[in-house]
Amino acid sequence: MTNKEIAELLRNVASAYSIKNEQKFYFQIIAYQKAADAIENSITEIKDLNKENALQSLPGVGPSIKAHLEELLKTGTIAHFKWVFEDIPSSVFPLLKIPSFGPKKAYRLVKTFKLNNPKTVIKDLENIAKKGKITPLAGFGEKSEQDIIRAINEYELEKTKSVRMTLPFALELADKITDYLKKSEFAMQVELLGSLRRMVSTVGDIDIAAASSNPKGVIEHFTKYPYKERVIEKGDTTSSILTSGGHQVDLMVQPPEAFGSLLQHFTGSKAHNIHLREYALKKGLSLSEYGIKNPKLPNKKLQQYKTEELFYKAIDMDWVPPELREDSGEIELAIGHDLPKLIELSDIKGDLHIHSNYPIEPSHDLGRNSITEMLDKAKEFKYEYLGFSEHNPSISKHSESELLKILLKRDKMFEKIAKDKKDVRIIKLLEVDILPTGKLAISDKAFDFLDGVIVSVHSSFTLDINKMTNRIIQGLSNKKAKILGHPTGRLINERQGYNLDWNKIFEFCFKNNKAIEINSCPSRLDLPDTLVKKAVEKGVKLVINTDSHAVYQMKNMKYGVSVARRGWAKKSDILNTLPYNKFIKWLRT
DNA sequence: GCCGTTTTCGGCCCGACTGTTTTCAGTCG
Repeated sequence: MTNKEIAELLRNVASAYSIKNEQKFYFQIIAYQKAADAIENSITEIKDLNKENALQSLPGVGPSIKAHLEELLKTGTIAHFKWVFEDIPSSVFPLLKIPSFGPKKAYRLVKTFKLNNPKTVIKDLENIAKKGKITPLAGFGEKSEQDIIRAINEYELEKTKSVRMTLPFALELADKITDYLKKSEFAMQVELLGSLRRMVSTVGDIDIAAASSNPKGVIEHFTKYPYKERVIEKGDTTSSILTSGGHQVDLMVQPPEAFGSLLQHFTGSKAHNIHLREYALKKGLSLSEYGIKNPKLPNKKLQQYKTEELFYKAIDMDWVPPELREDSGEIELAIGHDLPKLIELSDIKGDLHIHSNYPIEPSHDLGRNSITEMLDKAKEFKYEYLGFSEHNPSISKHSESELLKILLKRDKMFEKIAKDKKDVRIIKLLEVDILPTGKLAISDKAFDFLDGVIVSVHSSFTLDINKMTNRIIQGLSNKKAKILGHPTGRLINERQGYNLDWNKIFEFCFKNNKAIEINSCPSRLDLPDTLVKKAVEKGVKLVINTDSHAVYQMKNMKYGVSVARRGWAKKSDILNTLPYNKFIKWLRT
């Protein structure tokens, strides 16, 4: 079973508990949901964690759920869950995937209309609603019947809960909407929050906060956004719309004197906020988007905060960079005033993964812009150096001597260009395939023309974990192989990464002075943030590259830097923050 | 069911909005 499937199973357990008796099982429900979140977000497969006896390293997995998971992996089923699910028709669960359907509503409808076929339950319910049979039920009405029909319709058309957006896509959409919001005469300040502000690799909803002394005015304007499918909700301080592209946008509005509290609340993450509020509660303080209350004081007066810094300060904490707000230790460090100083975009001194259009006759794709054009862009970014790392010339189409000739020719081209372009130093690299056997796709002689190589996997993605790990370690073992490119091979929303034993890889890189790439391409963001954090903890060095195949992609560096920040990386963890002399020294040793 | 710099027992974030009601249940973030 995949992590996603296991997470769904645990969420179904939580739903089953709330159908059975929400009061009685209140905290079990929360516990199962929390464990489901942790498992869904885990980069390591549950079966691999179990092999390492590390299931309880996941936050929210304690002795009981651990035992259940072990049973599941061993026998394929969990006896306790059979009891949990008894009396609950399995046709309840498909309905839970539809927005606005919770366990109570789904169960009630399934039971009332005896909808016992999980494969057809959604269609069956739609037909029942269309016949007007839901309106007469106690607690339902005509409006809720229409809402059910629409919710099913949107779900079937995949208008909602569809794939998560990549960062640039989400940013572009969010910018459109914030530009529109700023046109409201009542909006004094507009900010992007939620997962977009935390720079999570994919974004589900767009969250926006506005400061205004007339919240209703801003919300009125928001709900008139021209490119919307419909208004989902509209209240006094919050509102949600569905864009015509099927993406949900949530808006929250507070007066400027409480804007800091709102920024904090709406940036999340949920786990960060819950932990923060539990911590504050122990100090007798109650936190919300409105500010901070002390319920024990007789007047219970609410203290408001204009800025986030003041809000955190009020509970004796340092301001926490949004990228860290995932409840992975940042709260404890902020209390102890010991948060790391994270790397910033301006620390980057060069980009090492650049594909120019130089005709190197590669096995994979060539870049679209010339060496000169890419150097000009690098100068604009004030880089000291740029590493050209086209794919290796294809080995099936070239003999060794032909390959060497091609590299020699590129070398001469570099020299010629370098005479004119002195602002940015050229670093001579290649991106070389690690073949399934672990061998590199160029011969040792070719290395004489190179300062170093990035090695990457571009084929046979489905080798088992041991073979793949050994393949990569062997590929990295060559003296000139200094950087492991897009290390998990994942393509967001398209392809999972290959299975690797990260402990072994990190250990090898640390011992042998190899660096791992954080690839800034928005559909890769690879190494992923959670693995960056582990690499940093183990002292493994990283480089942040864009893997640009065109000049315009070179600006993607900011996404890679965000991944590094989400992985708690400091400037000293990232090698391409080094000045040229120090970097080239590392590369050549 | 999980968890611990007040705890291995006794806590567990805090709120908005909708539709159905006449004070609340359900869903969501």
